[in-house]
Amino acid sequence: MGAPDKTSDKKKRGGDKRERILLAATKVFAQNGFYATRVSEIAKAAGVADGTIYLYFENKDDVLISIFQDRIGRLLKILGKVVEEETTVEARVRRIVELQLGLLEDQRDLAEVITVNLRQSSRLLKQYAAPLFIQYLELMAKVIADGQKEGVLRDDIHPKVAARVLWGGLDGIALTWALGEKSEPVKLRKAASQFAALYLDGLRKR
Amino acid sequence: MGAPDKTSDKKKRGGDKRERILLAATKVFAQNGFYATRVSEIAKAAGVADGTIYLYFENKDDVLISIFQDRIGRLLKILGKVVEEETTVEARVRRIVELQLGLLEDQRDLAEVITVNLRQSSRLLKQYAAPLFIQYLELMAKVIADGQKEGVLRDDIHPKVAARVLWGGLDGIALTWALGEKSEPVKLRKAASQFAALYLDGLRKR
Amino acid sequence: MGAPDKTSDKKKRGGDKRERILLAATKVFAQNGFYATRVSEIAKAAGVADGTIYLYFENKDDVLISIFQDRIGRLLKILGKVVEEETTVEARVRRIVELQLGLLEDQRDLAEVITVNLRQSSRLLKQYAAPLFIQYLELMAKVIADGQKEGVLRDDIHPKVAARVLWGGLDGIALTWALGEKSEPVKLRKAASQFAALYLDGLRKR
Amino acid sequence: MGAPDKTSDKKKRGGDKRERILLAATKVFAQNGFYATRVSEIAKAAGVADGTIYLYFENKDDVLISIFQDRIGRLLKILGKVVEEETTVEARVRRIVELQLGLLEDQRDLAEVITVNLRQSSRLLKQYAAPLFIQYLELMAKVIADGQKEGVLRDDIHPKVAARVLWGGLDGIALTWALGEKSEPVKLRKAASQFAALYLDGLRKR
DNA sequence: CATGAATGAGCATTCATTCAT
DNA sequence: TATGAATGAATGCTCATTCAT
Repeated sequence: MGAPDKTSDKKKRGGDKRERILLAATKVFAQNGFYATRVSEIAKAAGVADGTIYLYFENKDDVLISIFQDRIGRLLKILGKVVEEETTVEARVRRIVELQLGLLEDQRDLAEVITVNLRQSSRLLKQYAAPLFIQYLELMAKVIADGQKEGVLRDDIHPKVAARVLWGGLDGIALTWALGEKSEPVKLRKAASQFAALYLDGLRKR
Repeated sequence: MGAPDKTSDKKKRGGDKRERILLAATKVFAQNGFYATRVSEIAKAAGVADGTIYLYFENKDDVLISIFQDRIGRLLKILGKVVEEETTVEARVRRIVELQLGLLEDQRDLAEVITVNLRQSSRLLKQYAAPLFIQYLELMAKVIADGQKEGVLRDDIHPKVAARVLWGGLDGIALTWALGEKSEPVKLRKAASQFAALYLDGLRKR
Repeated sequence: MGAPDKTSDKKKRGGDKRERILLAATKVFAQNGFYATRVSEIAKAAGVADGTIYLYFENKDDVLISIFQDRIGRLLKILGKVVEEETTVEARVRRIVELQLGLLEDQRDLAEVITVNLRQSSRLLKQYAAPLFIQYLELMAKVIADGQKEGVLRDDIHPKVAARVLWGGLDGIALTWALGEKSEPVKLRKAASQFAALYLDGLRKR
Repeated sequence: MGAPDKTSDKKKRGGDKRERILLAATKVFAQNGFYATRVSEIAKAAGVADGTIYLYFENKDDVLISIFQDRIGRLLKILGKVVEEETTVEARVRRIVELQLGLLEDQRDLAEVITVNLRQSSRLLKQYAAPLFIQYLELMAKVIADGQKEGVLRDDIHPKVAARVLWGGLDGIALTWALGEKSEPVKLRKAASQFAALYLDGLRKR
């Protein structure tokens, strides 16, 4: 409102509203799932009219896709930086794990949308998520491959397999956490460091 | 599988039809996803009338749940046996990994239904899959905990975390495989053994 | 009607229901116009559920098209027979005029649907009505051309123009009648014979 | 057209814009039909904002009505003059026919709007077009009645019927022309004179 | 047991209209 | 006057489920 929203390009007020809709959608998707969520519910949660959704998104699918692309896109950028900043494989992996689970810690909704909801539409998953997912896997695979070249990591494990396991482990932890009771909120951080230890020791050359 | 399926007595012809419907549903769910699949499509694929589905299942949800419960139930039994049969943690983990990915290898449809479709209904996932999922995790956690007690596995990693990582890693490999091109069919087995190595070495006490 | 309706093929009960829907639709279309009519109104008028409409017709457009095709198709057949039966141009034209307005006389609804509603969708008109309309015009043009060959009708008027005028005159009379008050119900027949006289005398060779 | 449009004083820039909107609307209505045309399309074609339409017209219906009233109102005035100017029935009819089809010749859009679009809303047709239509019919009927009084035209045909046939014939010719391919553009004039001949000879006393 | 015609609740999406700027 | 972002009522169509046969 008062703040000069400089996302302006073609969004001025829109940037505001678009974001509001994405946040609201993340919330209700996490609560009810993608298919069980009505567009009118998103609108209500975002405090806009039903029709307004369609000023910012093609359709309901597009809302889910956008959440994913926005968030994962952001994650990919951050992960890219982390990889640049850190100099050892070990540090990279540790920070990747911490970062990814850390990002979720205060966004259980987002965790659920990404681990669960996105798979609610095979089509969406294959069409929109897959490319980003592949980018992610390639980034991870490169980290591993670099570690192997440096002689730090064993090379009898294919970088791609290692990458999938990295993602799978994180996804597994995130999923149980997202689905679990709110009772164990702190454990996520601990699980992260344990996973990093397991993963790194499993990959380390000896 | 090899075991004599003793389901015949209380299902007469019904068992036949029920199974036909489950197989057909697995196929179309894998192809189009749970929500995008019409009950009439399942019926057509199974060669029965729409209404017949409702003689064997409560509703569409129940079909998905049944697939999951039947298949995962079967998996749990087998895993339980494996755990009994094998005597070392290492052998147990290796066989679990091989078994789980091996089961999928000739059932890509089932792999997709389990890795992807099941998450299509948050409600279903939470209500029906979670209990079995927890059973699975507890079984795995016990294997790990036993290994820790025996002094073979490090004990700075919580068995539950290790269990989630086991499942997550397998799910990650299965997902990429299920979504991937049919081009790399053989790799699954290789990925399995590499994952087992990584996982065990990561957990091993040293 | 009384005749054994051998449309049964795949319509058994359907033929019944399909016809009921068409009759109901003709009624409500005439009353409110095509666009202002809700599918649910057609359903209610036909005494079926909304969804049932879609068992017999592709969509709302298809209902309008079907009315037109059914009725005009029927008209074309009858007109074809009349042309065969009668031997003089004069008799043919007279019977065509009488027949066409006569058919409408007890179906004011149908008259309105054909003269007014059909033009409510340019697309429908051009795509579906045009072909039948052209058939009609060709049949009429042939009647005129034959009359010219026989030397009965003047040949300085192109048969196609004469055909259009025949249709236009009838449509004009039907339209004013359909839109008019119910006060002048009998006049239609009189108008028909006057039109036939005007038309024939206008075309007659002298 | 050629006449200096003296509407300027009370419409300043407005008259300009109002006219631009009417022209644009005629164009898009002819192309897509009244119902299939979005207000935003009219606005775009007219080069104004959506909201601007509502500064000059009550609503979308009003735009269609205005086109009709403006154009037909203009036609009625011209026809009125023609009737005054000419002294014989024959000349009057010939000029009416020529004028009406002539006006359309260079305004195929208008032809389609009048012959087709106007019927798209039964309500509009009955409420707004009918009065003007009746005016038209009465003017024509008077021409015919006068001819009958003068003893030039046969009096066994009711003037109203003759008027409807006149309008119907012209509408029939205009419709086929409006819907037809652009291939036969010149024929309209020829069709007009043939129709006039047919019509007059059909009505002439002998 | 099996069928499949019929049902009708339910929802994404559109688009005429408004109104703050 | 002019704008166009925002509104939200309105509706065609789908499809899980039922039930008479």
